[in-house]
Amino acid sequence: MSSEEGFDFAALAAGEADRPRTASEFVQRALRAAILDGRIPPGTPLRQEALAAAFDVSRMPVREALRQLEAQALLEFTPHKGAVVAELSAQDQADTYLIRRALEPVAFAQSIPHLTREDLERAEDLIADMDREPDHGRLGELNRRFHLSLYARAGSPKLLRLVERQLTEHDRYLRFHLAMMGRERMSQVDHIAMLAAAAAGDIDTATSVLQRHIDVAAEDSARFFGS
Amino acid sequence: MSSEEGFDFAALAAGEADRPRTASEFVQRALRAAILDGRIPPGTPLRQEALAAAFDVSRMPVREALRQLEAQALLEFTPHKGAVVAELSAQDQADTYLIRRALEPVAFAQSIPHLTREDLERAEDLIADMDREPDHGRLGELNRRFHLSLYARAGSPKLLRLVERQLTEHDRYLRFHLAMMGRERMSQVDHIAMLAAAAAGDIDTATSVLQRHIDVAAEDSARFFGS
DNA sequence: AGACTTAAGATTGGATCCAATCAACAGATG
DNA sequence: CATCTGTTGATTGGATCCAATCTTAAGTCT
Repeated sequence: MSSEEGFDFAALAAGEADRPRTASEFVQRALRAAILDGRIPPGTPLRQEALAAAFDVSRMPVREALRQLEAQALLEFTPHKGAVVAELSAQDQADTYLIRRALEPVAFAQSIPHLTREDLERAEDLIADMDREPDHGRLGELNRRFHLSLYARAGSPKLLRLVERQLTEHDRYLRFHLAMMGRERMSQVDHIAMLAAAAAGDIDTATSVLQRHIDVAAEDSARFFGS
Repeated sequence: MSSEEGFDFAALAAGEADRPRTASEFVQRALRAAILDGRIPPGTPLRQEALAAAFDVSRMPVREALRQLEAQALLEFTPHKGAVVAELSAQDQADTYLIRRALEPVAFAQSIPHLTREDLERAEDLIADMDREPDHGRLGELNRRFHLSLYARAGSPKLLRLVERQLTEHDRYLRFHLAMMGRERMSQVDHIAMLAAAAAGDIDTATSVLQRHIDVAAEDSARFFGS
C-alpha cells in the first residue's frame, strides 16, 4: 500500500485518529469526559439549547451525542423531559464490581499465554506512571489502561469492549474513592503481583490476585458509599 | 395510593407501557426486531431516506434510532458513509457465550434464595410455551424470558440489564442454530433441571447445570458457524 | 493502456423552523 | 380553603432545507 520513498500518511492520519470528524462526536467525547471526571455532577439536567450554545453547534449534534451517552448508561433520558446525568448509587457501584469480578479474570486468563514482552513492559510503565501521577482524574485512566494492557491478548474483542466499559464506569466511583481516603490505600502491590504472575505465565496466581484485588476494592468502596 | 372503590387505572396504563411514545422509539424497536430475527440480513446498508419513507417519518427520528442501535452493537456506523447491519461471526458468537457463561451463573446464584412461587410458576409456564411454540423467532424470546425469570431476584439491576442484552444478541445466532439442526437438539432437560434445582434452593447444582447448558450450546453452535 | 484528475450524483451531517408535550401558575368553582 | 381547570412559558420531538463528504464514472494526460 505504501510507496518506496513515500511519507507515512497512514501514521499521520492514525495519530489524529481521535480528532473528532464530526460535531456530534466532538460533543459526545467532551460530555463523556466531563461526566466521568465529575465536572458535571450526577443529577444535572442537560439542556440541549445550553449545550448547543456552549459547543457552538446546533441542537442536532447535541441530541445525537445525548442518545449515545444514554446508551452508555451515563445519562437517563425521559421523553419530552430531557436528559439528566445518571446518579451514582451504592447498588450501581456494587454491581459494577460484581460484573468486573466475573469478567476480568476470564479475560486475564485467556490473555496471559499470548502476552508479548511489549505488553508486559507497557504494563510496567503504567505502574510507574501511576506512582507519579498527582491528578486523580488521570489516575483512573492509567489504572484502566494498565488492566486493559494485561487483558489485551485475550482474543475476545467483544469481551474486551465490555470490560473496558465497566472500567470506565468504575472511574466515576474511583474518583470519590481517592478523594475520601487518599491514594495511600490504592497501593500497587496487587498490580505488581498481577504483572509478575502474568510474566511467569502463572494463570492461577494471576487470576486469584485479580479477584482479591477487585473484592478488596469493592469492600473499601462499599464502606464509603454508605447504604 | 388507590381509593377504596376506584378502578385500577395504573394497570391499564402499564399494559400500554410499551406503546412507543415517540417516532424515534417506534423506528428503533421495529428495526431492532427486524435485525434480531434476521429479516434484515447482516451487512445490509441502511439508507436513512429509504427507512424514513418506509416508516413514514422524516430522516431525523431514523437517525436517532440508528444511533441507539449502534450503541447496542447491532449496527456499525461509519461517518459520512452510513450504517450497516452488524455481521455475525464465529468469534462474536463465541464471545457471547463466554460472557454469558461468566455472568449468568452469578445472577442465578444470587437470585435463587429470593425466588418466589410466582417466579417458579412463570418459568414452568415458559418451558411449556416453548414446547408448543412453532415459530423460531418467538422461541428465542421465550428462551430469553425463561432465563431472565430465573435470574429476576438477583437484586443487581445493572447485571441483569447486561445479561438481558447478551441473551438478546444470542437470539441472532439461535435462529441459525435452530434452522440448521432442528429444534430436537434444543431439548429442555437442562431447563427442567435448572428449574428443579432452583425450586429446591440447590445453588451449586443449579449453577453447574446452567454452566454446562451454556457450554454445550457454545460447542454445538461453534460446530455450525465454522470458524 | 494505465493512472491520475475532475465532474456529477447520491448520501450523510448540520442548521433552522415548526409542532407537540410538559411544568408552573393563575383563576374559577365546589 | 382545597381542588380542578385553563393558560402561558419553556423544552423537547420532528420536518424541511442546506452544506459537506463520499462514490462513481467519465475524461485527460503521460
